[in-house]
Amino acid sequence: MTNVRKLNYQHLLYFWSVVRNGSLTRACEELHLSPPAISAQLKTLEERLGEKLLVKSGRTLVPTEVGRLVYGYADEIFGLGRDLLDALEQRPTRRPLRLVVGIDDVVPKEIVHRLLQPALSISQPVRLVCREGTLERLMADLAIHEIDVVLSDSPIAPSLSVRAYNHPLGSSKEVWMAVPALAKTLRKGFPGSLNGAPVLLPTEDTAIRRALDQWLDRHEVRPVIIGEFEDYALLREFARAGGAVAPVPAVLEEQFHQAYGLATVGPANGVEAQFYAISLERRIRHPALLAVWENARRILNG
DNA sequence: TCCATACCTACGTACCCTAG
DNA sequence: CTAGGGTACGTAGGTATGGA
Repeated sequence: MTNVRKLNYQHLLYFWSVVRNGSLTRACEELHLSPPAISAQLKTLEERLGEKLLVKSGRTLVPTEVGRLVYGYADEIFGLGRDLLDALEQRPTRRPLRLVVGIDDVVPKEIVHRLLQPALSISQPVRLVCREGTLERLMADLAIHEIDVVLSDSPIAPSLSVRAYNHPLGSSKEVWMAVPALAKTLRKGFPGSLNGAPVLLPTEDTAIRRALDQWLDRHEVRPVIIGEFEDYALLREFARAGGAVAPVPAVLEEQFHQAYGLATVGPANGVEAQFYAISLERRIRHPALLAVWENARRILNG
């Protein structure tokens, strides 16, 4: 067996401590060792793995991309170690179950909140970590195990190099909403009334935008697009400010009326927003994610 | 102030030699 | 053959020092 295959867990512990503490000096305090002792061990670990794990950023050390991957594993390994000690002392484990969720910007945060809430209500403690971004960025993080699952409005394309699985959570029909005064003027003659009306839409690279465009074409409606948004939260804020109509998943219709004072113009018949959980696992096994999955079937049109 | 490098010591292990 | 001692080597830790 070569040196590369022999993992020195002491080296890994030092590396883990440096990343967790954010500096070599603080890791020294925690481990009661001198800086060169740790520095040398880190160098040995990098040589053994054949990868650069830390780089200097200003005065401190920060993990490289590979370093973040290694840190993720180390965190699991030493987290389990803590659990082992807790188990020996017959205490409940202190470490909560960790669920890292990547959230596609285009998915309304209100839906994300409703979908994820049950994850925090399962029998064991859960620490939910949410990261937002574009689907491409989130898939890259998923590929290196930085996140457990991605919530998106579109399934992962088969052409993508990441081998991941789409788990359909369900769908919601779309409605058009606006501030009450604008909604009232557009209700008559809908959907033809949207001709020339100001609308806010998700950007063209999203599945829901493509479905809405097709719906507008089908009804031969030509609204004036005054804003396109990658982030649905921003789209919603512009809708609240008045002056334009916005597509809203019907599952949020009542909430948008109560919380944001928006009124319904009419339904975008046939347009359904799809929601997917994308993970590297063929079958969902994470207990918190299973709770999310079951909840999604209740609140969405599974 | 933080980290890397050079050079040192301490310790454990593997291996060899030798006496009983 | 076995037990005990010597030697070589690798690993892990230290101090001193210098660069960024």
